[in-house]
Amino acid sequence: MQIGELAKKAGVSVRAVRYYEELGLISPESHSQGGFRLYGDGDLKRLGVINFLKEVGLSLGEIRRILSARESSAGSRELVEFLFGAFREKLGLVETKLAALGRMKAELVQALEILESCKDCDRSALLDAIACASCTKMSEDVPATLDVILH
Amino acid sequence: MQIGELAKKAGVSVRAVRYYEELGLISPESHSQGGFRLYGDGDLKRLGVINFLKEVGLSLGEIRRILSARESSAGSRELVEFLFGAFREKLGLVETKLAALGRMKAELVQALEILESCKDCDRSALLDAIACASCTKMSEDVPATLDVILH
DNA sequence: TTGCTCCTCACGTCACGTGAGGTGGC
DNA sequence: TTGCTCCTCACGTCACGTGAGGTGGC
Repeated sequence: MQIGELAKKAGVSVRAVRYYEELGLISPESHSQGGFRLYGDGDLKRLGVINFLKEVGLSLGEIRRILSARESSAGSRELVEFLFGAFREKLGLVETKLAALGRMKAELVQALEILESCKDCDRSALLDAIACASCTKMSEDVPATLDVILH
Repeated sequence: MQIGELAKKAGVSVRAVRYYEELGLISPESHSQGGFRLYGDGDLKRLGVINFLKEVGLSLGEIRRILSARESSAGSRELVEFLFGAFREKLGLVETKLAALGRMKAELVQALEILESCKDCDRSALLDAIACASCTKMSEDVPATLDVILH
């Protein structure tokens, strides 16, 4: 298949595929006589791996090292060790991120409630920021964010 | 306080603070006669807001628009509307991200289990990638990622 | 005077996006 | 022949990082 089809199936841009080739992450199986890049299903899988590792938080440089490690003569023992370390580290990051996103969700929900109450405020104008500050519905635990933005 | 103290308290780099100033997100309360930037507690709060909105996923350009909206003559009604829209959209993104991270965590945990079993493999060498493919502990639901990386 | 912090350029980085100008392939 | 896809430069973007070379302030 040509680069467009590959990119579409993998959910990345054509430019991204060519960029990955520049960095040595992937390369076409062959070329048409006109110079078009031609790929196979293995390349599609490889792009899937790249996407996954990117989501995990690895840089393209790290990904290249992982992908080339299995092709080099470097023992797969070290590869397993490396992946184990990398994955465990990223698991920690994911868990931290999950907690942070959970807090952020709570903050957003609370912020939305406050904004909702601002909308219903008696004063239909609600033009003066200070007016909002005196909204009766405004509780003490207003997220600092809204506090700073609105006042 | 000087820029270094501000940056440290806000958990960002000195360069970032100066960059935010370039973009019009923040500016020092005053300057020393030697040209040093001097900040107050309000600026620290403002940096906190910038950090929060960045985490929410807003670009620095969007953040500037939000922060300048409250200073311009634009009605706070529109500001509230804008924030409401922005926050609701980001809430959706956060929920999507939470789900994705949850799946990623599961994948990572599974990948780590498989790697662990690879470590314990009889063959202490484990050099040949194909050897790993024949590990008895390797189940069918091996994440495609490891499958591609290891084989 | 010695250190530490600050200052302003200004180029580098990462992961691409976005044309410009031209050609392949059905 | 017309469109669509592809090609290679090569500069732009975003959010800073990282020196270079110099000065403020306790």
